[in-house]
Amino acid sequence: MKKRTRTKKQETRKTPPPATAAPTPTPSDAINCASWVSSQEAIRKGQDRFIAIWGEMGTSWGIPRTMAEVHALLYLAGEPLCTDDIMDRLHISRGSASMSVRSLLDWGVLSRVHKRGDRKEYFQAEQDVWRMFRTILRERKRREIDPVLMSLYECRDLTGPDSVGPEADRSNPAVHEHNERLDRMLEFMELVDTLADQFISPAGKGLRVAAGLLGKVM
Amino acid sequence: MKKRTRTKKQETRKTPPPATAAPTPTPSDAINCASWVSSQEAIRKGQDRFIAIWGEMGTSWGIPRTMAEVHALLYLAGEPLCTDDIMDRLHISRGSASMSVRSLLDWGVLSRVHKRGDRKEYFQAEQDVWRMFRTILRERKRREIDPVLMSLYECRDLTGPDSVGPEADRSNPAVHEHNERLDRMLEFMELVDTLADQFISPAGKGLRVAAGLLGKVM
DNA sequence: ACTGACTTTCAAAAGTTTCTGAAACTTCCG
DNA sequence: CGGAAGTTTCAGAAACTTTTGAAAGTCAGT
Repeated sequence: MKKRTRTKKQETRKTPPPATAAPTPTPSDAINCASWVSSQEAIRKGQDRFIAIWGEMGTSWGIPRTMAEVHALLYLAGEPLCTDDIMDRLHISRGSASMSVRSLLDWGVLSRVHKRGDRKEYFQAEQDVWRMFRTILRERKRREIDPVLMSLYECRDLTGPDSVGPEADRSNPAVHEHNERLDRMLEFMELVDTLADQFISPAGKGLRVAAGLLGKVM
Repeated sequence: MKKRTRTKKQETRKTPPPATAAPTPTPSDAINCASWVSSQEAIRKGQDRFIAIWGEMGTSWGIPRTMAEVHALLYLAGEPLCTDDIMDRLHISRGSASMSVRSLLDWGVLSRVHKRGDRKEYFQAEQDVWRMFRTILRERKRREIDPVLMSLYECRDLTGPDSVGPEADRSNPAVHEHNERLDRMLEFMELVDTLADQFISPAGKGLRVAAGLLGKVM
């Protein structure tokens, strides 16, 4: 569930910082100039590292690496970036950038931004970490937990009274045990589902619950 | 994150129920015999369905399909099965069965069982659903959350006072903002980490917490 | 220390996912 | 309308993961 040996040169950047919120230098004195430059380099390194970590984490949770990397980049950038910025910074193709951005929009963690006098589309990542994870959880539940629950109900019906007769569960121990096992699993999954709803619910309910839990312990 | 068009014949079984806890028939009367047979068929179908669902769910959470299928089979079987049982039932090779079983043992959701007078090894799945998911969560945390946390700390250091000078965070807004973003993420991940510990903790603490949460709402 | 029953390993094959580059498509503006 | 600027799509390529089958390894009993 891990491993990867990227042959791409992820470290050998060739372009100077392209779009990452160049803060007005304000070099009050000449001495600070050098330290300012090295700070920018440090930020760049920090960003690269974070992007790599995020991509790695994505893959281990079933998210395409590049998609996660794009997300990390936009989160760190803070400001909206366009497709070309993303391509240049991450060294990926236009198609790849486009697809990743589209997926992230579908997940709801990115928003489109238009700048006046510029026909390009810009993309901005959700900056509120809590809201971001709520969104992710909501999507994951919708796409992966809910369908499983539906399937499990169908599965349960296959050995339910309607399929196998109303007596079977009582008279055939194997049927009974099978149904028991399904029910135990179903019960758990339903609880997870309900819990997820709690965390998803807007207006910080999940937040408060979690904080409360944390408080009780520490 | 979905899709798959298995070309394997997942439905066309050729062998009769090999090892799935054949319950003593006890055909009190001849009339029940037919319904007993059809019940067995229903169980078989139900198992196949569940196994398929579980495999699908596994892949979407980054677990190899076959590994999840083996797990599902053993959970449903209830009793210990040997490698050959698994191979026959799932139509997979010996190597594949062996590797899946080993992984599941590593995850801690399976235990080895020896039957006297039989040199084969048998494998039994955890039957307590709560304990099973606690084990899974513990492993996932160990393998995927904790390393990410460590990496994030390192990442944070790249733009910390030691790397970029004690003044930078104050004097360079870009550095400050970058560190803020990292800290917000780190704070969230730490909370998740602590929460996970709660659910992992033995003796049903996670259980009670979850049940409590659920109770408050329903 | 040999045998037979069983398990693990491993290199190659099969299968799946992700990325790329280029073509097709949209949209806006003169 | 024509075309420049930008975005999406898609077939093929590359990368990665999983499965297989067979060989190598292990081990209890003799």
